[in-house]
Amino acid sequence: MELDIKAMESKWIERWEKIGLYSFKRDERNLFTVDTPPPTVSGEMHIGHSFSYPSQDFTARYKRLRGFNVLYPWGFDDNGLATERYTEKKMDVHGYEMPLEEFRNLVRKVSEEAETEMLRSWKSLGISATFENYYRTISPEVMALSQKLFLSLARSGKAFTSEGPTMWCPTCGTAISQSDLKDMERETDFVRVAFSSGMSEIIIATTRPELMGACVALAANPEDPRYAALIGRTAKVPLYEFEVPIISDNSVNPDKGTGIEMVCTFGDQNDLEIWRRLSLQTRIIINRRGKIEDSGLLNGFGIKAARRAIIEKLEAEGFARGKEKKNQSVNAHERCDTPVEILVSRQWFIGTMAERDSLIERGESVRWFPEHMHTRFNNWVNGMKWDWCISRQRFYGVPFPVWYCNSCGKTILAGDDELPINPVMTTGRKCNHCGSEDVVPERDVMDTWLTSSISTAIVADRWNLPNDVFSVRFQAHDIISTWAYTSIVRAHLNFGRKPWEDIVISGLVYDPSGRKVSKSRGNSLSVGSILERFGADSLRYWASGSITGDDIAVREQDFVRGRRSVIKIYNAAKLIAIMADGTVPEHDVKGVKLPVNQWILGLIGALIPDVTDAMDSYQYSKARSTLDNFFWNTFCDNYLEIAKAQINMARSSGKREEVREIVNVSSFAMLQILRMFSPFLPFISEEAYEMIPVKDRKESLQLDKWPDPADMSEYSPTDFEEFVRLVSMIRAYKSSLKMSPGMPMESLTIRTPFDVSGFVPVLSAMFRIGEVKTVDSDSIQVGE
RNA sequence: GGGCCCGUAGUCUAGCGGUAUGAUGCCGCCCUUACAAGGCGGUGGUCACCGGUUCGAAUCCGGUCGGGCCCA
Repeated sequence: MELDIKAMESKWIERWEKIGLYSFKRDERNLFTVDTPPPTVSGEMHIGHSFSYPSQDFTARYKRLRGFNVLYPWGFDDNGLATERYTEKKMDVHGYEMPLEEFRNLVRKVSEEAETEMLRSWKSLGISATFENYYRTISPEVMALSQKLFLSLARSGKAFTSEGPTMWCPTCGTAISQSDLKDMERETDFVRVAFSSGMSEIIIATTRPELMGACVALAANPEDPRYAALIGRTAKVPLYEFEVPIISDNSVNPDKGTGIEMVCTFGDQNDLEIWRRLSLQTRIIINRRGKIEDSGLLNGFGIKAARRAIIEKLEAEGFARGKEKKNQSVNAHERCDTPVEILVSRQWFIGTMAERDSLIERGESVRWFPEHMHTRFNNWVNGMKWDWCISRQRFYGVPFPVWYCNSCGKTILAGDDELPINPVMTTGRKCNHCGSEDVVPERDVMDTWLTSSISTAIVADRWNLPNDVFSVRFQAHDIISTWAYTSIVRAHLNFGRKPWEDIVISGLVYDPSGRKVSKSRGNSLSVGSILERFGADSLRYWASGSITGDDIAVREQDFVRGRRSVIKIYNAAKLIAIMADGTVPEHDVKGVKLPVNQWILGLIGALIPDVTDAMDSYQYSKARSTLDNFFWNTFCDNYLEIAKAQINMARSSGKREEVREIVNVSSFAMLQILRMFSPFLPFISEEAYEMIPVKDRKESLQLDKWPDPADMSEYSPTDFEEFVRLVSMIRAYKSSLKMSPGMPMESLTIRTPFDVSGFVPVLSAMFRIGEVKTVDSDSIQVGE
């Protein structure tokens, strides 16, 4: 009988559906709660998913076998820019060309269809999440909860509006937060420009000459003797002709450029800091669309065009003093790669800067796997420069449940009982401070992380469970500064606790040449084709091969090894079924007599704690390889070979007790192995579980339990190991004679330091040796 | 510029004080009554480099070089 991996896998997905693997029975006792990233609805499953989701599933399935009531929730993040873009592309429309409500409905419909398809993919990987009753971040319930938890922060003053400099993406036309940034290397002109102060010329070097119209000061280091005399005087900005003060500030590096720099509102973070420290003037010349508004030279220019234009102008008018190419890294919006600007606007914030120390403390109270990822979190928090800006000037997202009163100027917060609410759609709202009807709704929507960050609360709410600390969060290391960080912020500010006991950080997937796999690079393997050729278990085998936190390269050889394991398990189960010959043993392994059985039970008893410990500390690679090596090298190569020969002998000589013991122990041992394999290779484990004889078989191995070493505690490692070595040597010896192990041979002489006379019949049956001669010797030798 | 991680056979990987684990690849043999999608055997490594500690270092310490990630 051939093994049809594909058919076998789809059979088990259906059966799991039937036994309720994908549903969750609400029961607060013995809960194990998993916090997992809801995938964004932006197309299909990619290789990165097929790496990270199985890792979570290993723990979910393991904990179920350990007897936990596992809540492994499922959700889709269908609220936000990614889904918006996906819908626009798929339906060939533009959000801004349609009435808002109509577009929102369309997005809702398109994402719903995509979700059905995506669920199928996740199931085909063998993921055992609670797919029944999954949540959607765009649903009214999630929106209401998100608004409710926001309001609670707003009422206590932890969320607030503030008018001031914020990071802004001119392409997306919205404020963004520090978490949305990425670094980008670029080459720019470092231009030298001559300012004048009285009769003297001051040369500054800048990468952003287009901001000269926004210049509010020139700054030099107070220790710098070259400029000491100028401090306190003013300088005239070329072309613009206005005067700015010359000031001193410690942050200016005398070795950079000419040692004196132009402070603009706002060229970069450093400008902002000097501006704050010295309370300088504000002169903003870039608008929200990234166009210059200086009502003069560059009016209407885009930023890049303005830069080129002003350099030409400076050269033409004689203010340029040369330029050089310079590599610099700039902050860009990670969604669109546009360099960010710092503009002044009114935004909603969560006050994270004041909470720095407490956030570090919350981070300390979580167990990080691997530990060094904790350092990354600390680095992030320590490097924080901004409060968390949570408002976005976009149209598809969770609305702020907020209005503003034009009469008294106060902010009006919605009541918890009216949520979810979209203030733009409400009419007749009155100010609850002064009663005025002259109120305007907030049009901004929330940063998607504001909703993602309360994932545990969403899940607790959906399943009507106490909103408690979750057992474990799984995520990749690229979103430590976003998801892990914002989740800790919310757990701290909203609930005064940590979000989870453990956080397990996975790596990213790379192609064989070490580049990050992505659609745009075209180096992504199709998950569908891997499933087609190797099956889900093989893919999971690959996913279990990396160390927690380490990145992994996609290489076909790992799928090859996985498929071999699947087939090996299938064949081992088949042999055990053949040996049992229809009988069903008790699986009570007390008082076993045959040395080979005592030996294997002792080894399995020692194996179980090793695998268990590795599973408990999320060391999947270690757990799986320990088990895998044992299964191939010890169980299949030696135990089954010896047991097979012995059972055949016992049968032909009518030793029924021995036959029964071998059936009993071989199937019992296999059962323990399958239980431990099942978190990794659930499909073939199930299949094999069905094949081997098991008394009181459950409907599914998933309903079974994790092995208990106490069942075989009476057995310890035995000197049978020596005999096993001898078996290996005979196999090698026959191979060296170009004989297969089963090919008959007349005679063989065995030299050993121990007595093997009891095993002579087994050896002669295993290797078809006519006459086995034994000789005492200091070492083991096999030959003529 | 700062922080973190990593450099072990062609490729990937274990070990983390006693000169190396396993996979894969390659070569050879064997169609065997669970498994040729298999078995057995072989090939292949100055454990990045330089110093130090130690009786002894892939393993600990310092430095150099190279790669990756995060943050300036």
